[in-house]
Order: sequence, then C-alpha cells, then structure tokens
Amino acid sequence: MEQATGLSREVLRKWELRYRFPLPLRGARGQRLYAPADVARLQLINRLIHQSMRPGKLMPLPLAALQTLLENARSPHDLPATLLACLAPGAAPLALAKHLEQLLDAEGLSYFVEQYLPTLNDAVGEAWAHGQLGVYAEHHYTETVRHAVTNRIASLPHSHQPPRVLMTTPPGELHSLGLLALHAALALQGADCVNLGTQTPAVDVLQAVHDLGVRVLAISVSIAFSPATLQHYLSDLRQQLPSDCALWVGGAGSTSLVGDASTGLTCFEDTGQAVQAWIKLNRPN
Amino acid sequence: MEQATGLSREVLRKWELRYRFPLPLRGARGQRLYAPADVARLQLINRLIHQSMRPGKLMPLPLAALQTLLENARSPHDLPATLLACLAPGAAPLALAKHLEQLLDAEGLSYFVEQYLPTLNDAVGEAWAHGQLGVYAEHHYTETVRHAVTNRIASLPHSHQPPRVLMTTPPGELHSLGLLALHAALALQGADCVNLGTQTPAVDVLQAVHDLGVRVLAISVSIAFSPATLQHYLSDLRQQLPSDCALWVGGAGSTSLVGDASTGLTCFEDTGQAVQAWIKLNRPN
DNA sequence: CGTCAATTTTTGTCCAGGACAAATTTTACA
DNA sequence: TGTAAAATTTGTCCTGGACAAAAATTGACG
Repeated sequence: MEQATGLSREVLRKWELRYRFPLPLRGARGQRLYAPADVARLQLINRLIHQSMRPGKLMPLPLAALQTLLENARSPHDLPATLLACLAPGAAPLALAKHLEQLLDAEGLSYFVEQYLPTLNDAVGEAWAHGQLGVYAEHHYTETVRHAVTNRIASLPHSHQPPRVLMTTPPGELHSLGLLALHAALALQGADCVNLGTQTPAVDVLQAVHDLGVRVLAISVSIAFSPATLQHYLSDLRQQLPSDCALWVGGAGSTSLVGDASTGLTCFEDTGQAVQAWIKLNRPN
Repeated sequence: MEQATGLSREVLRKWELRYRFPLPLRGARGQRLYAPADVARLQLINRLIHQSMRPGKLMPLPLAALQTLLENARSPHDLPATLLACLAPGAAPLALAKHLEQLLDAEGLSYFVEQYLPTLNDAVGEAWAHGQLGVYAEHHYTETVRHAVTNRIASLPHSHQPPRVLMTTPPGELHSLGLLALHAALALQGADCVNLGTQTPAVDVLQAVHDLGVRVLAISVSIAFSPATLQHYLSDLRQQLPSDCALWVGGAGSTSLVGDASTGLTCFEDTGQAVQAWIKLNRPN
C-alpha cells in the first residue's frame, strides 16, 4: 500500500525490481498486495531514509539491524519534555491543546510563531523519523497547533487596509504549518490576509487574485520542496499575474531564489520588514 | 498538469490516446506540458463529467458547446442566497464566517450539523460542478465551516466518560466535512472523541486505537467512495482490531454495507441512537 | 593529509503501450 | 414498455525502459 508507507507505487515497483524487496503477493488481476510485515518494514525504512540513509544500503539489512539503526540514531532536537509527554501514547488528547494555550498566553502569538513554532515543527518531524511518534500523533500535533493559532489570528483586530495578501503553497508542498506561521506574521503586521491553504494550482491562485482584488501574493515553501518545480510555478504565476500585484516568497525553501526586479520576486525572512517596505512604496500618505 | 485539473496523469494519457485531446507540448525530456487553454478546457470537461456526462461525448465538442452545456444545466440545489453571496467573487472573506456564526447561534450546533450542513455541502459541490464557484471558493467554504464547527465542539463540556471514540476516513476519502459532522454528533452525545482527520491508513488507525485505549472506532464515508475499497479497509480493520473495540461506519457511503454480528460492524444514520445503544450494552450501571 | 573538482553510481520520476474489470449504454426479446 | 443480455466505454494497474538530479567515489593537487 502506498498510503500506509508514504511511498509511491512507482518507487515500490522500482525497489522490488532493484533490491528484491518488497516482494508482494498478487491479487486476482495481478495487483500487488503487500503483507503487513512488509508494510511495517517499509515504514521503518522510510523513516531511516528521512535520516538521510540510502535505500540501497538499507534493503539488504535484517529487520533487527534496521530497528537498531533507528534506536541508535541520536535525537538531534530535544522536543520540550512537557509537549513530548502530551504526544506520548496514553496521554490525554486535550493535554496538548492546554499546554499550547498556556504557551501562547505566556509568550504571545508573535513570539510563539517566530521562536517556538519552527523549533517544535522540526522536533516533531525528527521525532517521527526516529520512530518516537506515530503518524496519528504527528497529525494530532498539527491540528492542535493549527486550531490554536487560527483562533488567535481570528481574534486579532481585522484589517481592511491594504495590502490584501493572498497566501498558499505550491501543489506538492504540504507543510501547512509554515503557511500558518506566515499567515500569523502577516496578520500581526496588520495585513488583510486570505489564506487559501496548501497546494493551490496556479490557475486557481490567479482566479482568486483576480476575484478578491489582491495586491500581494505570498507563497510559502519548506526546505524539502524541489527548487526546479518552485521556479516553474513562480515564473508561471509572475507571468500571468497583474503587474501591480507583488509576488512574495518565504520559508526555508526560498533561499535558493533571487528576488529582484528582473524576477519580479520579493524574498523575505522578516515578514514585518516586507510589509513595511510594501506600505512605504504603495501607500500615498 | 494533473493538480490543476483534478485529473490523474494516467487518465490524461489515455484521453490523449483515445480522443486526441489534450495534445500537450513536450519538454526537453519528453514530459508533457499542457497549454493553459487546454487546462481550462479540461477543467470545463471535468465539471461536466461530475454532472454525469461521458468523456467520449464531450471531447469532440467545440469549446462554445461545452460552455453552453455548463450554463444550461439547471442548478439542482438552491444554495441559500446569503451564503452564495459570501462565496461570490468580490465578497469580503469574513462575511461567510459571520453568517455561519449567526446560523450556529440561532439554530444550535446540533440542528446546524444535521439539517444545514449536508444541504450546504451538496449545494457547494453542485455549484462547483456548474462552474459557479472557483476551487478557492470551495476551499474557503470548507475551512470556514471547519473552523466554526471545531470551535463549537471545543466549547462543549468535554467528557472523559466512555465510550472513547476514535474517528477518521479511509485513505482516498477526502470529504472532511462528513467526518466533522460525525465528530459533532458524537461530541454532542457526550462521547470522548478523538478525530484523526481524513485518510488514515489502517496501520496507523490500529496503532492509535491501541495507544489511546479506544473502545469505539468510527469510520466516515461519503457516497462517492468505492464500495470494494471500503469493504477491504473495514475487514482489514475488523480483523486486527481488539475484539472489545466496536467498529462503526457512518455516512452516505455506508448504505451498501450490512452491519451485524458476522461482519462485526455497526452501521448507523442516527449517531445518538448508536451511542445510547453502546452505553446500554457496555456500561454496567 | 585534507580539499575540491570530475566521474561514476544510485535513485526517483516520467514515458509507451497493453490488459482488464467495473460502469454504462445499446440491443434483443418477451 | 420493461427487462435481461451483449457490447462499449472508461479508469486503473502492469511491464519494461529512458533519463536527469542527487549522492558517493575517485583522483589530482596543494
């Protein structure tokens, strides 16, 4: 099963051909049916690959060796202990929400989004790769954070002042929390935000830009996203975007880009600066 | 592009072969590059197919004929006028949230979820198929409803009484609002709910059932979901689920199933009844 | 011995063309 | 006119091959 392992049909087929694993059973029409044990092993392998090990080295290893590898790899980030406890098996589902609310109350949305959130996200991702978290725990984390932060954003005084900013991620980029952080940062700056969610095709983005009268389009990209695909997506957008609509790119995946007049892009790390600069340029007063 | 049209690479390739449309340009390595005009046409065709027209009939038609077809098809549901206005191009993004809050205040969560939500969902789906809504408008609707309903659920007194219910949809089923309705109905009945979100693979569901000490697993399925895939998913789950954990199936896609002792399934339309029955059977007092 | 560039290997993604079952339409017949 | 059987349409999976981007290896040089 592709869904259960996070690996595509095509990759599984190539592995079968190259490494003789997995060797699935076949259904009545010749479809591949993967044994539960193989699925478990593939999950293990996938986690190790996310720690930048190579498929070719992992496949021949016996199951025990894979498990040892997963355990021996040091945990690079310390997930703050209290939060880790909330995600551990057996914890009360609401405990995480409670802790996040406390953090947000204590530190404020701005500090939480800039300082805590990136660290937490990395930590959760690593913890997953090290087998310390189930898929469902990661999902629980994502949804709880999203809900807490979205609520805070909604309770900010809503601006109807320009710039109206439309934001999304390219198709294929599913890191929604990076986008959420961008949303929070822009909303805190007093921008009039519309968040389209992840993975909006260029056509739909353009329609939304037109229909909503947007002056700034902001794209969020994580480090894992393919630079070539990003390039294509952005130049496609820039070409068809009205010339009076700015195109901003942010997030860890934007470092490979050059922002200037020729590309028509603005790359930023500090959203506050970006918004202030836009206002200086575009507001008459 | 597959992402932009909602059609898979494989379908597009077969269409190219069978109907000579679309005929994409080719990149340096022979990859298909679809012209914007073809993408637009494909979107049109996809919408008409969702109105149960057949690809073979649509492909040869000139563009104008396709557009006429889309316009002439009657709108089966009347999307309530006020909500439609909130989704129309140019509307204020916050207007929809405001109206939903009003509705929820006036009618209550229970009535909203049972009476309004299914109608609204159908209406939005149909409006999309008839070209009256952009993809982004549909997304905006989904997210606004989710946020509003999730907030109401969170403000219900949270139960720590059994049954603890874990809920999700099968991989491939992405109707999250059906799942949300289920969540609301169960939470209103005083169940201790954990919502895993859409598309959880069986392996992960089982791990979550184990780690969270769940007594009831509820699966939500929309009408569009393939019965065969559902069967497979459910029997897979039932087989590996602890025998003291009930398996419930709800939603429009569950009507093809038989719920009884032999299948180990409970099918329901009325969540209230299902919860009451479970309590009668399982609570000693 | 370390460092950087060039070469080789690994790995994921796309392509072509074919088979097949499920869904749908058409045809045949009472 | 209604219903059952046959034919067609349509989406999904399969095999086997090509290829570029990424990673590892080699080798020259300070």
